[in-house]
Amino acid sequence: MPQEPAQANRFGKARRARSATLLEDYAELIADLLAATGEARTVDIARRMGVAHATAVKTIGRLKREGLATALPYRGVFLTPKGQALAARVHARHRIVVELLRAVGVTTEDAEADAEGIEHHVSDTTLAAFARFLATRS
Amino acid sequence: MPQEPAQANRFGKARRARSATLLEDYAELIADLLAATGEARTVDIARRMGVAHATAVKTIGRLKREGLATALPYRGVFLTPKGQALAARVHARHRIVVELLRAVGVTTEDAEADAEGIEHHVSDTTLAAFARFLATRS
DNA sequence: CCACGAATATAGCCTAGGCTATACCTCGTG
DNA sequence: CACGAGGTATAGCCTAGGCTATATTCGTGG
Repeated sequence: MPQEPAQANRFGKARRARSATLLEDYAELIADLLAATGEARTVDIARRMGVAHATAVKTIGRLKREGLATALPYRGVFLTPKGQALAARVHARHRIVVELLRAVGVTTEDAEADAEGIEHHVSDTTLAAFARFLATRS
Repeated sequence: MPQEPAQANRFGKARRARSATLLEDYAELIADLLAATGEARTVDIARRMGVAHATAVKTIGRLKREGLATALPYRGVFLTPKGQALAARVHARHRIVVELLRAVGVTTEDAEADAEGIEHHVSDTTLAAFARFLATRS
């Protein structure tokens, strides 16, 4: 009965998505702040994420280690090309997930709230299906 | 501009959902094993979750602390009424999420895989919207 | 009936991601 | 132009959730 490995793989995939979640959220938020105000300060990141400054600093450190961001001490945070690409991908995915939720009858408010968690678990193929669904009903 | 607190709240909500994820998955899996074989052994739980035995033991300890499960040493794991209720809720939600994904054109395989991560972030109101959508198109 | 293999549990380590408290820079203003 | 407020960083603690290695218990075949 080789059904157990399949289930284990699904859980493993969900675990991996979970561990990428924070980096994706930070990358998108930093891109957002850079676009809106020209700079991404740790204090703003922390407030928008709803965490303490120190937590934001730590996570930004992880972004740097992963090659997604750069930061000079006391000089704000910036995204590497890799980080920018990630942010763009995440942003596009977020919009599609919100649109899909709205298309099936979820209110805008709930769609925005739930998409924040859902989006990280939407695979490329599922995202493509969402896009097709939205295209055929507009 | 009180838009930042709203965003922080959304991230906080996603964080809370993330921390409940494992307990939900374990509760559902234990209910599944109990229904299928009459017992839930840690070795089976570990294999189906794709983790080491020790990790399963630790998580089962957390389930017990949270009042979701009981276990006598060397005697398998059982769900409390609270744990059973959680498992039932999670199971129902999982089915609806999979059905919705399939309804918008996701393959069964992808739907099952992605639902494993998505379901934990679907709020009650969003789930109700999913159910309504499925009802009106069958 | 006991010994050994399988199942279970414990110990101890690691990273991620929270927190508070404290220290350190920067910059605008008096 | 110095200084204090506020932004930034560090230190150290905690829990969750992984792991491996080791110890313990159970149950069955000789």
